[in-house]
Amino acid sequence: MLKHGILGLLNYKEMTGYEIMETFRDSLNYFWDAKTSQIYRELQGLEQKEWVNKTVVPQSGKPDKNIYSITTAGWEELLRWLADDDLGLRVKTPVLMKVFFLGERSMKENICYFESVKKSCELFLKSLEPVPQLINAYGDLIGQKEKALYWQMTAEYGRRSLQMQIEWAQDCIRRLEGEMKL
Amino acid sequence: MLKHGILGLLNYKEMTGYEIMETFRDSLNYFWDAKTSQIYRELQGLEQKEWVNKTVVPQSGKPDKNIYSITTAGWEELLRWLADDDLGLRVKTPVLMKVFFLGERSMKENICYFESVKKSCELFLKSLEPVPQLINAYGDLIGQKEKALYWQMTAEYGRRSLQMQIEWAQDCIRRLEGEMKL
DNA sequence: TGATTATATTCCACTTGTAGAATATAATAT
DNA sequence: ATATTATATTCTACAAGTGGAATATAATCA
Repeated sequence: MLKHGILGLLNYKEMTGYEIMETFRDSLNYFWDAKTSQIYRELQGLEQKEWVNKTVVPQSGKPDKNIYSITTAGWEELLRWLADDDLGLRVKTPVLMKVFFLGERSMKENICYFESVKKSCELFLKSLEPVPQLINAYGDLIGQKEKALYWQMTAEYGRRSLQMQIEWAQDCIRRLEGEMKL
Repeated sequence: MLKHGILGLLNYKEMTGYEIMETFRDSLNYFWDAKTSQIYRELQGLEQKEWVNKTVVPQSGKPDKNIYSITTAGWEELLRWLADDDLGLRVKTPVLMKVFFLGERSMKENICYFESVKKSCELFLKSLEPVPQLINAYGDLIGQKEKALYWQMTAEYGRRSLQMQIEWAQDCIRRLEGEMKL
């Protein structure tokens, strides 16, 4: 997946590993957390597969800059990936691994846990409020309005997902309080 | 995470690697897909850490059975994990990696993609319908009613998550159709 | 002036996850 | 009678992800 994400970014414009890292940090980070070291490793893999080209730009002081650009084969691979049958729906959900085993603790402690989940999601949700505006502004700035449409969809997923988790955590609290009254 | 999931299962009762694999397949599978080979590898790691004990039971025909049981240190580690600060909210969401880059394709193709997402979620959601009943029945059977409470919460998360994705996919389709009319 | 941040990449050790072959026999289904 | 499934584990090779150290300098902030 990360491989194809990098390919997708390089398809927008040529970039260095550093710029790719910044893009992940600033815009894909909330659904995909990519470590710098892995990005550079994947770039080497992409180069071996000849899905990207590397141009070395000498610099004084800083290390030489490696500018990566997508090749025709890379573009074809990107489209193949977008079209393939795997919808990408399978996720690992660490929060559920915990909840499944919460029976070992007291209901009071667990209510506390769900309160934290709720609070944490609420904060995150609040921080997403300005995002749709920012995406549109950025899409306009680089003249890519039709791409902004899809970026908005990922933000909308984030919003709905957080909203769902808040309601779910509330429902879990309600269930626990219901049990405690018995 | 898998380490602690296995620890959690062994805390219910002692089991072989095979039984752990079955339990994952039959009940944690929809939020955590664990390969058999990894379960056995993790069990070796848990044994080295002395969080579990292994008892070898010779068998004729089949390979010897290794029955694992949790130790006191293992139980303490399980509680430490349940109590630690990481709420487990960070997830990688492959579906969004794709959607972020769908701008390379036609809106018609992408409407198709979202229709598949929707259909696939609807099917999955339908298959979860009998789950709450099954969980309660199983909780009663093994006399662990208070644990079933938490298993229900994970199932409820699944239900809400799928419902959310269905509505989101529908919203994406609506957005695309809106753009196409312009 | 001194400390921090930004730029830019490489390297390493480690853990986790993927994918499937290999082994061997009993029980069940067709 | 034959084929498949269930039981039970080991092993290998590889891909992906974690976490941080190391390097080097320019620019910026206090």
